[in-house]
Amino acid sequence: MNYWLVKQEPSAYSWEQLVKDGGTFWDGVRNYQARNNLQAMKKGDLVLFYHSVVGKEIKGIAKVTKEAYPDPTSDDSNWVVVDLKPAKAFNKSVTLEEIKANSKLKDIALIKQSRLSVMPLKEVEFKTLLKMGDTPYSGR
DNA sequence: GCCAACGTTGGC
DNA sequence: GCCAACGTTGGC
Repeated sequence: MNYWLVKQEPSAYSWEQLVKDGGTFWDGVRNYQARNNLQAMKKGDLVLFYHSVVGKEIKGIAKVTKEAYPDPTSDDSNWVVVDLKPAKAFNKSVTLEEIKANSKLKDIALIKQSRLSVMPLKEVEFKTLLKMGDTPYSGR
């Protein structure tokens, strides 16, 4: 089991939209490092959903339902998408401010590489964020 | 292959 | 809306 965090501006595609849709394919990644992370995702991996720019907070947990396949919105075979579905909304959104204030999260890629849109999380980071979100989740 | 110029992202 | 950080592009 691996843990990930994806960023999206809610004006482009929000957590609420994901819940409403019941799942989506995660397209639009045009950065090689983010692409590599997408390709490393396995079915069943858990993905935290972060709203950038507006809100700047983690909204909930999504689950990978289909591993990387070619991006249907691009002619360039370099790019891939994965399928995600909402798993559980956070009882309490975790803000960027709170993440920055937590010493356990000082090395999180969200802060260190603020422009990366798909990033791996360490297990301890994932668990810390769940706790901050007041959201117990067993992974199923 | 280096690096300057340029475009984009995202926090403030 | 500004601007710092960083990825990409293209000339040499």
